[in-house]
Amino acid sequence: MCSDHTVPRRAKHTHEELREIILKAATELIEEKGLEGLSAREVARRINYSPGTLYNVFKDRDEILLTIESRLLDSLETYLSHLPPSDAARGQVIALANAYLQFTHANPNLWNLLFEHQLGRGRAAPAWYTEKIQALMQKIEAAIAPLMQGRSQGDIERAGRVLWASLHGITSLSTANRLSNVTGDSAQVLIENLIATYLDGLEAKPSEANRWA
Amino acid sequence: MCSDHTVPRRAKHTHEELREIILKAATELIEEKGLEGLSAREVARRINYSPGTLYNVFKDRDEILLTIESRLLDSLETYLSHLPPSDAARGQVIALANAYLQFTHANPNLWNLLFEHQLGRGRAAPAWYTEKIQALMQKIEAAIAPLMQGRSQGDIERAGRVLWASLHGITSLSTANRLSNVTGDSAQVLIENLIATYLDGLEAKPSEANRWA
DNA sequence: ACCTGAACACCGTTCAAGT
DNA sequence: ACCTGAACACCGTTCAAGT
Repeated sequence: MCSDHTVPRRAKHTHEELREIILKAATELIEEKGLEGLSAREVARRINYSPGTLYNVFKDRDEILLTIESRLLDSLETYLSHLPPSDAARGQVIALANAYLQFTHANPNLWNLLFEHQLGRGRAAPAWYTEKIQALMQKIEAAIAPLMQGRSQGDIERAGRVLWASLHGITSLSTANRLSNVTGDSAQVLIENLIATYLDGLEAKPSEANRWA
Repeated sequence: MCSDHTVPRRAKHTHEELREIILKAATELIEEKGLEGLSAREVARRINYSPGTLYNVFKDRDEILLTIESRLLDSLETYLSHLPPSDAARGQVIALANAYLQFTHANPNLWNLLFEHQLGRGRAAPAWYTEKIQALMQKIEAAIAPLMQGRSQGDIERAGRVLWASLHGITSLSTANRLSNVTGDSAQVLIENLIATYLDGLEAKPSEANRWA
């Protein structure tokens, strides 16, 4: 009849420990039920603290979410940095895209967080957020650069951005289960088609921007 | 001192009128503040009815949202059906994509609804939802088909889906203001780059699936 | 110093009671 | 027949009061 949970009984924790315990519980909640399923009160229940305690450690819900997002972007960065190099330039791009797809599918709810979480109106994303995204962009640019020799840096950046956003479109429809409505093809098939065809297009019309030269 | 709003004073309405009044207020709320800003209680306040009244007309919040989404998809369908035909096949695809971008940008919050709104876990999207999406897909397929003569229906469908999902990626990052973090290029430039390059790729390697023939 | 838990201003949804 | 509004089970966040 007592209300014991499997959660460890209330105990003293350092500020740092508490911070990690909160982030862990919040992350698990998102993994289980998505962003909608996250509430400060439920996190507090799971860690056996009162709701108010969360606000001694974090300013608000946004700060908890941004911290989780930051770590998620870091672990994607790490994951993509450990890919075995491929001799074929195209193989490198495909491998990068597939790894990205793998990562997003490994935890769809957590990944969706990045795009579902809207900061309270008026608040802008912190600088490090933009920087981490740009670091990921640069991985794509680096992978396609060998295939775009003789083109301007601007062309390479634009192509990287197009590929990134397109990849995002396919993977986000897929992790949100909105792709199955629309196609029998797996996300992987669509991504490989996108990359192969887009890169074919780049090869077919090299250096369009420099035609006048 | 009296609590008059600009909203019309409480009046009798037919069931149908009430339905439209509710949908109108809910749509406006989403346009103003996004999905997060929508609440049954706020809709009730705006139309001068009690919260309970909404539940005499709609089963729940999801039903209100699905009705709005249905109408939104219909009006996109209508919008895209009234495009002036272009003689150039590529021009047709570009025009379609640009019109899609225009439509989504005309009311970003409403458009985001389609992708932010997650049905309560377990509930599946109704059949008409999938059908409306597929009708839109077929518009893209019809536009690219002339550029893919000699290819299988499967190839055309796949290409249509890839373009649709990629377009979605670019526009959704753009309407959610997540693209400005990442690129100085406008969504339109990225979309035109995507389509031009992808179609170049299709032309460069025609009929890959039929190589054995 | 740290944590609580009541308080405030909100939700979605239901349903007995009023007109 | 239609609508209300109190009720229930929730939110995020704050802060006086307790240990």
